[in-house]
Amino acid sequence: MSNKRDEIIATTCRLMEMQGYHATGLNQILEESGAPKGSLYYYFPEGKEALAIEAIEHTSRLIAANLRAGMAAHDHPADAITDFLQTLAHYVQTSGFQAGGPITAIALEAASTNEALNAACRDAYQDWQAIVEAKLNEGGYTAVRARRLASLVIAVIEGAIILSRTQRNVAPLLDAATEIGVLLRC
Amino acid sequence: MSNKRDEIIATTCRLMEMQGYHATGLNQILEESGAPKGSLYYYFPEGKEALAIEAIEHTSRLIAANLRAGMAAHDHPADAITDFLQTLAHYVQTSGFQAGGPITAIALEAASTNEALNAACRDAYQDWQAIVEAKLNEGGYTAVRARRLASLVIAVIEGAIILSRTQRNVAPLLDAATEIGVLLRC
DNA sequence: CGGCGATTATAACGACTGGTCTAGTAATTG
DNA sequence: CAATTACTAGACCAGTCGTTATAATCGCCG
Repeated sequence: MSNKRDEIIATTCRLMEMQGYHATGLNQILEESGAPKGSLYYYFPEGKEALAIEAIEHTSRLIAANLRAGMAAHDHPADAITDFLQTLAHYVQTSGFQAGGPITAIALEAASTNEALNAACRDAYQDWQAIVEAKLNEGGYTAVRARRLASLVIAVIEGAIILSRTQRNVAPLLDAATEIGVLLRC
Repeated sequence: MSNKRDEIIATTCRLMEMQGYHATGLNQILEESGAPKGSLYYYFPEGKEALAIEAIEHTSRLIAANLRAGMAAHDHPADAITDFLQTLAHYVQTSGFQAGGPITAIALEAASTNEALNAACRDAYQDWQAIVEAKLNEGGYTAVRARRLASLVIAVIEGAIILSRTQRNVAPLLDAATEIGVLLRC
């Protein structure tokens, strides 16, 4: 696996996280990654869409690893999830509200217009949700409620990121952290 | 106020709700609204961005009206918000998972790259949040908690829409409805 | 009916898009 | 060292983008 190829993927992740799929052109990816145009098509002969899918998969693995670590950091799911949200809030703030929700924009852009991208996003969300659900199951919630709560947690993460980035304020993420904690101990 | 102008705005709302700002080209808006190209610039001389801002403002007013009606439909905020989410779930499903979150994609695309669009989205979210917050205040929640919960509710709505549309399944919205109800009665 | 403002129709523009192609250079291997 | 494979660089392409310009047509009103 080459460095240039990784660089292209990483830059694609970053740009599509910030502005989505259609607003990210290949020339911008090339410029910001320093990769030559010939290399882009050498490594990604299927083109832009295939590159985006690789970027989604790459970022999905990173987030899954973060989620697993976050879930393992505390015994009680409430503490784990609250802490995860607080860490995320810090990350979003540190990025100047430019990062957060790595696939959110793509997921919406592609939900009904691009099957391949939609499938990649769907898989990512399902992987992440499964990690949270496993933690809730471990924490003693019934299977039915664990599934429902896991879905809600992912929704809250995505929604709170959108609000924080739009309002350029970390409060929505912190509010979400607090209230999810209340719900999970209810 | 002319019909053609309204038609253009309505089409813009629909297309940008489905796929976002950058994926929506003026030619598609023209084609689907049946408006002549000359008219587009006649009515919106400042161009695409100004049109999008009008669309955001237009849709924000509609959602605000829906939210007010939803909040007024029940005495207890828990019932009002739960019911609102269930109605929304039905709407998203009926659209074949193509609609929902009228400004979500734009909000993310523009969060750090387009100040005017970002401001329009920020105003919309704040208007909606204020409506939910007022209902919570009425319902006897402390001012601090009402504010926090209102933020969470908007986040949950946005997040659950993303998941439902990505997964083409109404469950995330229904799960959110159930668990928000639990939280608000906790 | 004519004048005037509102609206339409359409060609053209420059910039940018994703993608193709090809020759050249770099790296690896026997 | 030569052959082969990996990678680069840049020109080129057709198409699309948002916008401008301008003349023509439409609708309203006195």
